Amino acid sequence: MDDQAQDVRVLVVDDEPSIVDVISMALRHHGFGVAAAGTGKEALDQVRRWHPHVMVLDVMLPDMEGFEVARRLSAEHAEVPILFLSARDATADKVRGLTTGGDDYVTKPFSLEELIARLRNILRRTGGAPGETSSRLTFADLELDEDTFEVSRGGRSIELTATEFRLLRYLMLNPRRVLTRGQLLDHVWSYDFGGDARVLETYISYLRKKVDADGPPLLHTVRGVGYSLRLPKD
Amino acid sequence: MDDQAQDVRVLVVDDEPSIVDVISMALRHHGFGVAAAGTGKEALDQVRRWHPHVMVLDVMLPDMEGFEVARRLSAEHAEVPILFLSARDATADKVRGLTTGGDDYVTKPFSLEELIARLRNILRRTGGAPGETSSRLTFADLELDEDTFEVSRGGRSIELTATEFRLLRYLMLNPRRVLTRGQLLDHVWSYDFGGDARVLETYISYLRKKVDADGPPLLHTVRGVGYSLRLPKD
DNA sequence: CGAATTTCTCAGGAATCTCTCAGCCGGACG
DNA sequence: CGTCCGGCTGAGAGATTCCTGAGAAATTCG
Repeated sequence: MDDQAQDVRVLVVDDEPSIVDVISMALRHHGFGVAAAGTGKEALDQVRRWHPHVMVLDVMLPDMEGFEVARRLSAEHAEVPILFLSARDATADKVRGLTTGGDDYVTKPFSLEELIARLRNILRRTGGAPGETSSRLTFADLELDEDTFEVSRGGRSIELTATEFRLLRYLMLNPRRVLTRGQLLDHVWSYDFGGDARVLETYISYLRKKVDADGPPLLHTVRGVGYSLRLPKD
Repeated sequence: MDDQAQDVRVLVVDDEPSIVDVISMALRHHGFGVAAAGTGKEALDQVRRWHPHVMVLDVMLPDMEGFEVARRLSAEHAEVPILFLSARDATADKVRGLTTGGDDYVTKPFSLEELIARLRNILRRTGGAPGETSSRLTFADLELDEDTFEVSRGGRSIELTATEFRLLRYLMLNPRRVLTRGQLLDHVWSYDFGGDARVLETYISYLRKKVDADGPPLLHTVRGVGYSLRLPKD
């Protein structure tokens, strides 16, 4: 659990309970304080009562558009940075146009790691998060920057694709810990990923070729369980 | 001899053998387990292999500064609290600035009582009595980490397969208690396991070879009933 | 739209683990 | 003291898990 997330309040707004559940669970697990709302009206009430530091807001709500929620909050000077959730279609462009200031958006379906990473970015930018604000992860001589998407080992730059990056980031957020196949699939792939779980092995293989090409191997298989990022035990 | 020091591993690092000797002797006399290193490189190797609970580290080493050792360990997330030894001069201030978290320092020349008192402080602060809030199970000098799946006895790492790990974990969750064959089969194997119950004996045998290889046996047979994890009588 | 890149599926083969089996050992008990 | 019985352990077959290359499908970007 991240210490830096302690006492940060996040309001999750979506009319689909399953989405709210999966996001809330993940955020709680990362140490955020979470509340939920299913409609625009509820969301406005919650903001007024609870003063969240940041909001995860679906663009499509039963009673009003997400933008309308944002507009009304702005009108009453209750500035809450917002991470919009939008379907992957034309509205994506719309969102892009409408997000200003500290806001950001992700398109459904998204991976939980993606969502949390963007949430962190927002908090970092708006200074909403108390404590640490670095965007760089390091383990041994491996470095990963969440802002610039740069990855390097021992100073030499490494080019990763988006999925490779998410996978490595999740591993670096949990150094030494053994992450199960299920955890990796849930966090790195979209929450509704239903395909062949062997993708994971393929991507581990890709990462190994790029990250463990030289230097001692950092990506280790724990047979029957999952994978872990750690130094070799000689 | 202090009981609380039992099974606590201290790594002493200094390039002057006489200093190492006098400290090691004192610590052993107080019941600590002690290993020594004379260079920064040796120290790093020892930490990786032996996983000490705390380190006594001279600031001036032939190959690198003590801080460099600390920095590298931090980079690989091998968090070991450190008691720095420094000469009584300007470096004292430097040390004060650089010690963070659970670390502390004493200036040479120091009294052994002083050193041991500060060592105790560190252990108390860091919950050095192994395993307070963590995912680690310990019994005697045996340690098992449920997050990293690492197992070690007396600091030496042990490699277990998935089934061996589950079996040992269940035993360590119920130390000293005699667990029946039925309980073990139900908890470690799938509840509907229908095969030959003699698998259990096979796996106990595997575990004994790995866990009880050296050191007094911890895995005991209770004839006609089951098995228990305990120290040998007498 | 077409090309390049990325993501995912699939299958062969290697490595390792799990479980069975059989012979042996050593304590329990008459 | 001899026999019986539960437990120990080495060997090995079968099953599982994992790795990797190749290519199909999807996505991105010009």
